[in-house]
Amino acid sequence: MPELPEVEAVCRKLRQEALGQTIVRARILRPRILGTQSVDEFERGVEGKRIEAIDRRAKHILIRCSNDAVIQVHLRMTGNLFAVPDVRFYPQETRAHFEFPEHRGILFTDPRALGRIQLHTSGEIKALLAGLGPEPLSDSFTPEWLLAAARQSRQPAKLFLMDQTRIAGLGNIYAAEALFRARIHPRRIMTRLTKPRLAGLHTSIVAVLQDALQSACKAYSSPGRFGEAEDFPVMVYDREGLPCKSCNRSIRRFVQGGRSTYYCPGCQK
DNA sequence: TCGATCCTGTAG
DNA sequence: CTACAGGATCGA
Repeated sequence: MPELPEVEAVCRKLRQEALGQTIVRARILRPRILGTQSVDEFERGVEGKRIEAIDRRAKHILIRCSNDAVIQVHLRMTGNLFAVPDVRFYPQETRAHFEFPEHRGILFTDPRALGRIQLHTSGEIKALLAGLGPEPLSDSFTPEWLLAAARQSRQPAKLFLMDQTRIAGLGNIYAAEALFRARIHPRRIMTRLTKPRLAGLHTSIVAVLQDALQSACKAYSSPGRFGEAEDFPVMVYDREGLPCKSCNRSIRRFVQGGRSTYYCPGCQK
């Protein structure tokens, strides 16, 4: 699921249910999600901690606990993190769970198990995330900043947008959608974009993420289904061969940095 | 800058 | 069966 808007929605939901709770037990069901950290150490390190804050940085979820313990969660492609009334009943794709009193708690589910959970101190987290670019929905992301960054990058626009050290939190879908709104071809080299085009790109990035955040939050709070930004108006992503909603030309797909890129040959030159 | 890799599920 | 998946990292 996760790009910035979905991860942000997960965090907001989680805050309502988990803030102030004490983790009485933690269980890692798939050791690999910890990377090199040991299951015993992780579980012992988390047990008894109280959840004091839940932050997001790029696509990382940071569960800040008492005693300077921070649980860092990355959902990667198919991960999800959510509160449940009873952690004893969990679906088979569950990779970890955190139990509060009365059996309430949090599940980490991830069918592909590509997601990661790590336990760190706040200082370690700071160092680990130091290389990330600015948050695109924060004040630090300005048109001037984008201009400066673009002038020193020969990356194609799509790869630039997905580069977490440039801008934090965009992924394959919203990078493509932002470029469509800005009418920029995904292969365009950043240094070759004019100042007004970059101003437009800045606006498009913010608009796409805000729209997506809206629908992600809506999808998340609505009873029943959980997760997808279903009412987000996708213009190009996964629409190869379908007519552009704006100019009617056929949407194209090609591979860029090992990922599918979709664009409209009519709207994006 | 490409390709392989980590995993599992689903669509064709 | 193969291709591909909203991510990130590693080595050639």
